[in-house]
Amino acid sequence: MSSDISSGFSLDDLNPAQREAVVYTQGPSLVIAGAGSGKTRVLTYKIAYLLEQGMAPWNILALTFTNKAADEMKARIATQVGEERARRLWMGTFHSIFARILRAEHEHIAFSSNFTIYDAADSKSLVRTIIREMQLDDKVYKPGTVLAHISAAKNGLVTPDAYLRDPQMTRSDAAANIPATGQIYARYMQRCRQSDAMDFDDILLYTYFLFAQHPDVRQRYEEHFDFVLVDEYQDTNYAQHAIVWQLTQTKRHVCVVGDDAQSIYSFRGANIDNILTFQRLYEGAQLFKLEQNYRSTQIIVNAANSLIRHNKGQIPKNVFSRKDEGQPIHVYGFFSDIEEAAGVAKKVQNMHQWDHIPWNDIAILYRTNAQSRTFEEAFRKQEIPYRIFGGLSFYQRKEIKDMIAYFRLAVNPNDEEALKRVINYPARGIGQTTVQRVIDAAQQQNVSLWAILTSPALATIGINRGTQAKLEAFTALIQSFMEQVQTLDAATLGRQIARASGIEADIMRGREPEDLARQENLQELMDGMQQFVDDREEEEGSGRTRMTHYLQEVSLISDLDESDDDSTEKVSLMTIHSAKGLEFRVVFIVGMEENLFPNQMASSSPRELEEERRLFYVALTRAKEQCYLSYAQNRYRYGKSEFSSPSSFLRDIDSQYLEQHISKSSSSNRLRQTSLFGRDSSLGTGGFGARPFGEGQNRDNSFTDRIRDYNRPSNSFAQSPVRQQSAGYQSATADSLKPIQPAASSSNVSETQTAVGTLVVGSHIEHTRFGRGEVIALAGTGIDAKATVRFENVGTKQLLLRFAKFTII
DNA sequence: ACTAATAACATTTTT
DNA sequence: TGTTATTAGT
Repeated sequence: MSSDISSGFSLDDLNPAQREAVVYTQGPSLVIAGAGSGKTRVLTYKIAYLLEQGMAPWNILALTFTNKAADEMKARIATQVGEERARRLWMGTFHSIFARILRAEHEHIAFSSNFTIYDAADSKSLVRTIIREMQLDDKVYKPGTVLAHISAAKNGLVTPDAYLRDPQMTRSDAAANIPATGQIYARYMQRCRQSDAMDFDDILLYTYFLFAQHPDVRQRYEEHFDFVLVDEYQDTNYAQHAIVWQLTQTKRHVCVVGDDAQSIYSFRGANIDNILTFQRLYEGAQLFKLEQNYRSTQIIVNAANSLIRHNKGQIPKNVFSRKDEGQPIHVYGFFSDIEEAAGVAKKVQNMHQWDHIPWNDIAILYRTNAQSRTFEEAFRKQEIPYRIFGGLSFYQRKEIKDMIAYFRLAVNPNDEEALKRVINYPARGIGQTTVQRVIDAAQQQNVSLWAILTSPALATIGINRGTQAKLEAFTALIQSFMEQVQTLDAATLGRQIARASGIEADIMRGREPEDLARQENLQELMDGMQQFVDDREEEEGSGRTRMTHYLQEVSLISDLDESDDDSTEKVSLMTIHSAKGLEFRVVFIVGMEENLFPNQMASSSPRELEEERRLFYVALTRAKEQCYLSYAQNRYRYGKSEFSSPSSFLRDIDSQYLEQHISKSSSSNRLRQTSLFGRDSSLGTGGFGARPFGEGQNRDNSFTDRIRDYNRPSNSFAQSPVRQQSAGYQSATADSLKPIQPAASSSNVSETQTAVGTLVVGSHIEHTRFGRGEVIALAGTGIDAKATVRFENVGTKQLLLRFAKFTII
C-alpha cells in the first residue's frame, strides 16, 4: 500500500467509494474491501475524519488482529493528525485491548491484575498434564485435538458448564470416543485460574462475560467508546463479534471492514458468517464496497477473480484494476522440488541482475513451512540474500522461554507452567518425582504449586530433607526476584535474573556454534528489554518500565511484529498465511501441487477446499506486477520422494491469463511433459504421477535456460551484491557487524532539510541520547519529517526530526 | 536424576 | 527428514 507522505489529511485522496465509506458516520456500516482496494486507507482516513469532526481520540476504539496492523495504522494516522492525538487512540489488537480492560477490571473476574497469559505451548502442556492426571489415554485424547475443542468452545462463548450440559456436545464427543472432553475443559479452566493465568481465548471469553455479568461495567465502556472500528472482520470469531456488539448496541457507531474472499483463518475459529450476520444484527447498516484494486495488474486481478468464482456464497463484488494489463501469470513445471527451488532462485537472480528488481520486491510464498528448506538451500547456493518469516519465532526458542518463565514467576509465582519449566533448570537436583508430589498436593488442596512450596506443610508431603532444602533455595530465589520487581526496571531485573538463576552461566559455558546462537539470543533478549525500558522512559515519562509491563507487552506479540532493523534488502520467504496484508512487485507461488496446495487435509471437505482456494486468492493478489506459479512432479516428503501432480487450482484460473512453460530437465521425460501441460489440455490427468523416476536427474538450470528467452542472456556465475550469512534465523539483532548498505536500490533519493544541514539516507548522525547511527530511511516532509536511524548501540529508532536532538557527522 | 536411544509424528496459526 | 516425547539404561 502506498504510504501517505503528505501531512494533514484530505478526502480528495480518496475515490468516491472510499470517500463515502469514510464520511458515513451516522450509523453502523460494513465495508467490503476487495484485495488491494485501499481498506487500510479507508480505516485510517475514517479515524482521521472522526478526529477532524471533533471526536476525542480516547473515545475511538479501533481493533485489529495483529500488532503490526495496529502499529502501521497508528503511524499513518499520526502523519495525518499528529503523533499526540494518534497516541491517545484506543487502537490495538483485540487481545491487547481486552487484556488491558481485564487487568483494569480484574476484581470483577477474580484474577489479579498481573495475571499471566499462557501461550499455545503452555496451554498444550497443561492439557497434557490434565489428561494424564485423569488417567486418560493420550493416544485417544490427543492434547492438540482436545485443546482445539476447548478453543472452539471458548470462541463460541461456551463455558465448561454449558459444554457439559449441552447434549449436542456431549453426544458428538461420545460419538468421537472422547466423552471426557468437557471434564478436561472444566479442569483446564480451573487450573488456569489457580495459576492466575489465561490463555489467548480466555481473554475474549472473560471479556464477554465481564460485560454480560456486569452491566454497569459494560455500560461504562459502551458509553466511553463513541466509535468502534474493526479491521479484517472476516477473521473475527463469534466471541469477538459478540463483544463488538456488547460495546456498540446502543450508539451503533460501528464500522467493520473486511473481505470474505480473504478469510483464511477459519481453522482458528474465524467465521465468515459474522460479516453476513452483521447486516442482520445492525438493522439498516450501510454497505460499502471497494472494488477498485490499486495494487495489481489487470491480468492478476482478473485471474484472481476467475479463481474465486469457483467458490460458492461469495458476497457479490466486481474487483477490477485500471493499471496496466501486465504480463500473464507464468506457470512452470519442474521435475523435482530441488529443481523447482534452483529454478526459482535462478530466475530471482536474473530478475535482480537484469531487470534491477530489488530483492525486497520479491517474495516466495508456500503453503507449508517445511517447503522453505529447499529454497533456503538454493538461495544460499546462489548467494541470494533472503529472509524467512515465521517458523520458530524468537520467543519460542528454548533459552528465551526459560528466561521468560523466570520473569513470569517474578511477577506471578502461581504460574504453574512457568514454575514447572524452570524449577529444575538450570539443574538443581529437583526431579520429576518431587515435582509430581508438589502437584498432587496442590491438586488435593486446590491451590497453586507455589502455595504448596511456600507452605509450612511442605514437609508433610513425603519429600526428604535434602530435596526440601533445594526447594527452599528455589523459592527464596524466586522471592528475591519478586521483591526486585518492585524496585528495578525490566532490563535491570532481566540481567539480574540471568545471573542469579544460573542461566547465564549455563549458556555461556558452551563454545559450539549452536551455543553461540543461544548466547546471541540471550543478548538479543536483553537488548530488547533495554530498548523497551528506554522507549517507555522517553514516551511516557516515568513508570511502566517494570517487568510487569514488559511481560504484558511481550506475551501478546510475535516477532513478526518486530520492525526489521536490518535494512539489508532481502527476498522474502514465507507461508501464504503470513503474507496476508503484504504486497510485492514479484511473487512466486511455489509447490502448486495436488495434496500440497490444496493441502491434503483440506481435500475431504468442500468448506475447507474453499478456504484453500481463498488462500490461493490471497497469494495471487499479493503480486503487483508479476506472478509465477510452479510445481514439481517429485517432492521429498517425510524423507522420501513422492510423485505429485499439478494442483487442480491451476485449472481454476482462466487459462487466458496463464502462460505455461515447460522445464526441460530430466531429458528422458521431456516429450511426455510437453504434451501434458498444453495450454488447454486438462492438467494433471494421467502421465505425471506414473512417470518412472528419471535416471541421472540433472540439476542443470533448466528453468533459466527457458527463462532466458524472456529476459536477457544471463551470466550464470553472477554474484549477488549482498552477501547473506547462513542465517537460519532471521533475527533482528542490533548486530553492528552487518554490512552497511547505502540505499543503492532506491531510485528516489530523498533528502530532508534540518536545522543543522541536509539529511540524506546514509547520513551519519550523533544523537544526544542514542549516540551514533546511520540514517536508513526518511519519510514525511516539513513538520512531519521522520528519519529511521540505525544506532550503533541501541538498535533502530524512528526520529521525528522536529523533536530530535542530534548533529550530522 | 540425568543421559542416550528410540518411537511416533508430521497444515496453515494474526493473539 | 527432522523434531519431539517417551522410555530405557546408567
